[in-house]
Amino acid sequence: MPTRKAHPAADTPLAAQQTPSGCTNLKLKQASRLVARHYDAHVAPSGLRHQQYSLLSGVVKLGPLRAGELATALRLDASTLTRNLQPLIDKGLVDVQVGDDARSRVVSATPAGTALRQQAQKAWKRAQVSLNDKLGVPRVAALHAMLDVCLALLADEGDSDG
Amino acid sequence: MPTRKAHPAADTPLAAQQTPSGCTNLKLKQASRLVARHYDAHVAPSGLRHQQYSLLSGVVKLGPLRAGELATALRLDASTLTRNLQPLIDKGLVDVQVGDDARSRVVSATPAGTALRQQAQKAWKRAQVSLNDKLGVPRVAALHAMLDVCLALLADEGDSDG
DNA sequence: CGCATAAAATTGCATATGCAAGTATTTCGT
DNA sequence: ACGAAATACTTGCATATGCAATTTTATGCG
Repeated sequence: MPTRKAHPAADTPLAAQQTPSGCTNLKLKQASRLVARHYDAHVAPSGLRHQQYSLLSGVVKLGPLRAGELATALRLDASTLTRNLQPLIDKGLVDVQVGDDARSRVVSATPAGTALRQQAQKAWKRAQVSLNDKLGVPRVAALHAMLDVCLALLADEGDSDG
Repeated sequence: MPTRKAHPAADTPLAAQQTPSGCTNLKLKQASRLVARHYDAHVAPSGLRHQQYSLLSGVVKLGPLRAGELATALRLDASTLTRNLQPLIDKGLVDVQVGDDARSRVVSATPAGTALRQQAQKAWKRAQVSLNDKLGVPRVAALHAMLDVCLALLADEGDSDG
């Protein structure tokens, strides 16, 4: 028997009892692909791809910080982050330096990076508004809320032990 | 006056006033990555990755069909499908043949493919149940419903232009 | 029939993604 | 201080993803 820690359907009103049909993973991936293409169509003119824009934004917003922290914040594998940073470094948008601890790396945005991000942000905004329009603001709001909760609940995927 | 726009405070029912904050793309990608890892952890023993399982399932379920149709059904770019099939072909799980129209390719599952899919499906089921447990069945059901609607609404992403 | 066009898939190119293993450093125990 | 263990990234390997350009066939037109 599973230890029902994440308060499943214990005290749920009978209304929502049905076992979900279909594959959550498949639905998420499909939606993610579609939405990513939508954003790419808007952000491309800035020379960035959707993931690059996300990453650059993360670096700008979270300020200079260690690679590991950034990876955790963005829920990316550390090795993925290492490589995803490369295109941004090549374009001169971010800058990676050795930190106090010589093992660590500190990531920060260059002036050019901050500037381009501000530019690209306008394109992002148009993409988001356009998506809101296609899906309807209430639905997008609900989706965001749902995803935020899911992200929080899944945060400790491997930590349970110990 | 524009018929309806995604503008707050205009004449929207007060309930759903908030403009969604944050980036839908980012949230979806993060959730997708997390969930994908979760499924991979369960499905890996079968020798398949989550996407391979999805693809194999699609081929098994949708029967022999043309590559283009499969790509559309799975919302994958045709070129991506071509390449994603390769690992499954290498493993002898699917089979691609020339169709009536010599330009087209017909994809079908081999007996080994059908068999492995049935095996892997058990692992998938455990992954899904485990996820249901982590997130709560009602939430997963709601998420599915939401994603289904979004997928439907985004289906015609590039067709709109006149 | 012979060519221009359309349709279906594949290839080139660039990036994204993560697990396992490897490298460089720091910290801890004695 | 010395070596074992823990940390913080990086690399090797395999796959995933999509746009643009190509290749291969099929169709339409004169």
